[in-house]
Amino acid sequence: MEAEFSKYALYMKALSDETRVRIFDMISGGELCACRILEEFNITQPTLSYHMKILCDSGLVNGRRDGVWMKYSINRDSLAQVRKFFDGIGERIGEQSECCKR
Amino acid sequence: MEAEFSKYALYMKALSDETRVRIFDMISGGELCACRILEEFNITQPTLSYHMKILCDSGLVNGRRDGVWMKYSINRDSLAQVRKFFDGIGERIGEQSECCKR
DNA sequence: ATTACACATTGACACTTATCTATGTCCAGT
DNA sequence: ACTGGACATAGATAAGTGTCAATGTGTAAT
Repeated sequence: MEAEFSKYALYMKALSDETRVRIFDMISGGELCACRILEEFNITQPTLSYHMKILCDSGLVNGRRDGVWMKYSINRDSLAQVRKFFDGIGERIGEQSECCKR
Repeated sequence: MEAEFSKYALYMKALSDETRVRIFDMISGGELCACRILEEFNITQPTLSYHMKILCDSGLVNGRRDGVWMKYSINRDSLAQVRKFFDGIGERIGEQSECCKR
């Protein structure tokens, strides 16, 4: 149960930018290519490339070449880790009795 | 169901630093005062104060004065929002058939 | 081979962040 | 009123971030 806080911090840092949160949410609907994502934002192609690199480097997002295109999707394992972290927090505070709050 | 991505980004930014992730995890075990938190880290008191401000401003953490001390605890509502966000992501990718992955 | 397209990399930039030391503020005892 | 302790604020600084224009790279078609 050794918690890997630096990894969690890296995941959170990847999602600490609104553009990247939106991208993450977008691709949760299914694999998307960069050009498709780019249409949704008022940013240049290099800026998108920069954001996708951060998301992929964190491990939260998978990228694969498909011919000329790059297709991106959510990494299930990393997502599971993030959810587990927050679930753990939730369970611990759930154990504390509400009545003691003031 | 209007998604508030900027709020999520703010939450994630608050947890984008390893020190703050650790603090967040610490106080999930129950309300703690700043001096108690400070003992766990090799940082100065002003630096901790800075981190606590970021956590509180984000909404993820509650702070209250208790005499001379500041007591910190997890904000249940904000945590619930974060968990809901990731749950939503998880549900959406869960709908996609695994067999189509390659 | 040449071209066209999709994406990555580079260099520059303004802005933000994490950290410290020094100092200020506020509360609780004495 | 004075003092000590707990926390906040200010100022400085080195490092990191998000953005762009310009350029590079790799793939698929002609």
